[in-house]
Amino acid sequence: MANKDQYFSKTLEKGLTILNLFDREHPSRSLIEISKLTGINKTSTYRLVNTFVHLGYLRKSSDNKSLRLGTRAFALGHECFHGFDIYQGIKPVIDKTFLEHKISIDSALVDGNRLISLYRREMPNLVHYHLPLVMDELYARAMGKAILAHFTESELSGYLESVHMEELTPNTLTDVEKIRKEIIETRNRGYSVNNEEYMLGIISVGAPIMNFQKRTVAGSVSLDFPSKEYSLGYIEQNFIGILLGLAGEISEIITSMGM
Amino acid sequence: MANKDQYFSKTLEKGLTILNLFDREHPSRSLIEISKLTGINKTSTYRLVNTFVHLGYLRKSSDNKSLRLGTRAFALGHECFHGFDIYQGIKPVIDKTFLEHKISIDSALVDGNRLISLYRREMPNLVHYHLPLVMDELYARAMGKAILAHFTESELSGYLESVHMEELTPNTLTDVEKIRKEIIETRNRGYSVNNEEYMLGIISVGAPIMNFQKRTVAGSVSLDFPSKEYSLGYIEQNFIGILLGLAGEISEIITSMGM
DNA sequence: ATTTTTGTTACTATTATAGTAATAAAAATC
DNA sequence: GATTTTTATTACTATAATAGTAACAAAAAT
Repeated sequence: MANKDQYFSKTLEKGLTILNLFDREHPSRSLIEISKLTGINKTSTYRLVNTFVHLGYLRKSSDNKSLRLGTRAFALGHECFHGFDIYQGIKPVIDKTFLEHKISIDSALVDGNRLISLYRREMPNLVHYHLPLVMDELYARAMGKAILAHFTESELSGYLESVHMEELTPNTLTDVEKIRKEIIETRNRGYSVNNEEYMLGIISVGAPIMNFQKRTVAGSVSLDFPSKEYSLGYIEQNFIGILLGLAGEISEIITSMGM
Repeated sequence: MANKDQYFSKTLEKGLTILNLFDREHPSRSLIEISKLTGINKTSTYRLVNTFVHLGYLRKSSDNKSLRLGTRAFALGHECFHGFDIYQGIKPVIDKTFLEHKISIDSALVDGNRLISLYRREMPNLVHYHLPLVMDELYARAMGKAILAHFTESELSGYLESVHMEELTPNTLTDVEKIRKEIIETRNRGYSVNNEEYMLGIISVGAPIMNFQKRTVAGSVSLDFPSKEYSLGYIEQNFIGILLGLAGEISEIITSMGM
C-alpha cells in the first residue's frame, strides 16, 4: 500500500471543519477567527472560505467582512436533516407512543462523546423545555446516562476524564465517583434516571438505543415529566414498560438500518 | 495575478456536490451512481466518499455497500438550519402575523432558479399541504411568480427557456407567453396570485422579499388559503395590505442582514 | 496620524488529486 | 453452481492543487 491516507481528502475535511464553526451561538465569524480556531493557515482558510462564498454556502456581510451562513448551507442543512433515514424511520414510532400515552419523548444519537438531538415530541406541560441540538452533558441527563451505561470501560473512562462537569441544578452529580456508581446502577437497572439534575422541574427516565448486530449504543430515548405533576416513584411504576418497549422498537429499526 | 482560480478549492466543491446528492427522495446512493451523477472520476469519488465516511457524514449499510447520510451530516444539517441568521430573524415576524391574523404563511429564499423554503406557519384548515424544501416550479406558485416578476429580463428569459413546465392542476399555466404576460401583470399589480395552479383547493397571494440596498429579490412570502372557504376576490380585498406589510417588514430585515 | 489587525494577492516547494489500470469483491445472469 | 457483469478498492505516477511564507492592501483601533 502506497499510503494509507491516499484515500482521504484533507482539503474536504478542512472545509467541513470550517462549516461546522457556524451555529446558533456563532452565526458570524471572521477569517482570522476561522483560521485560529481550526489551525488552518490563513491562505488556505481564505481559499476554502472563498470557495464557500462563491458557492453560496457562506456570505459576507456587506458592511464589515464577517462571514455568515448562506442560502446553500441552509438548503443543504434542510436536506441533510430531512434526508436522514434514521430520522424518518424513528419519527412515526415516537409519534405513535406520544399520541398513545400523552407523554413527552426525546431521542438522540451518539456522536463520539456528544448527544445529537434526533426527534422529540413535547406535551404542553413541559413549556420552555428547549434543548440544544448538540449536548455534551451526558452525566446530567437521562439520555446521557443511558448511553454512558453502555460505553465500554475505556470509553467511559475517556469520557469522565475529559468532561468538564457543571452544577446545572442543586441535584446535579459532579463527582466522578458518584457518577461512576450511578452508571453501574443504571446498567443493572436497565434504565436511567434524571431527578431534576439537568433542569429543575423536570424528571426523566431514559433507555439506550442499541444496534443489536454490532452490539453498540447508537443513541437513547427519554420520557420527560414535570416534577410538579409526577413523582419519580410514580413514573417508575407506570412508565418504564413503555420506555423500554419504545427503546426496543427503535433499536430494531436502528439495527436494520445499520447505524 | 497568477491564476484567478487559485483561491477556489475544486476539491471542496466536489465534496459539497456529493453531499447534495442525498435528500429525502434519494437517501441511498452507490459509489458509481455518485461518480456518474457528478462527473467526478471513480477514484476521486472514492476518496471523497471515503473521507465523508471516516468523518461520519456518510455511512455504509453493512449488508450492501450503499451509502447513506451519517450522524455528522444530520448534526451539520441541524446547525446550518438553526444557525442561519435569516431564518432566526424572519421567524418572529411571521409568527406575529400568523397569530394576529390566523392565516397560513409561507416564505422562501431564491437560490438561482430554485426556491428554498425558509419558514412557514399553517392553519389547520390547510391540512396535508406539505411542500418540498426545494422548489423548481416558480411558474406555478405565488411565491415563484413574485420572484419572477423581479428578475431582470435576461434572468427571466433564462428561466423560461430552461424550465420544464408540468400541468400540476387544470389551472396551471404551461404556455411561456401566457406566463410572461402574467409576470408583467404581477409586476404592475405589486403582488402575485396563484389560483389553484399548484394544488387544487389552495389559493395564494405572494409578494417579493427585496434587498433594498442591492435592489435584488432575495425571496418571497405568500399567504395561502383553502379555496373552499375563501374566494380570490375576498382575499384580494382583505389580505393584500397584510401581505405587503409583511413582505416589507421582512425585506427590511433581509436588507439589514445583507442577503 | 500612527499603529495594529485583518483581508487579499504573489510566489513556489511540496503534496494531493486525477486519471488510468489492475485487482478484488459482489451481484446478476445463465 | 459457474460465469459474466457490475461495482468497489488499491497501485501507480503525471499533473494540478494546496500549504506556507511573505509582501501588500485595506480596515480598525489607538
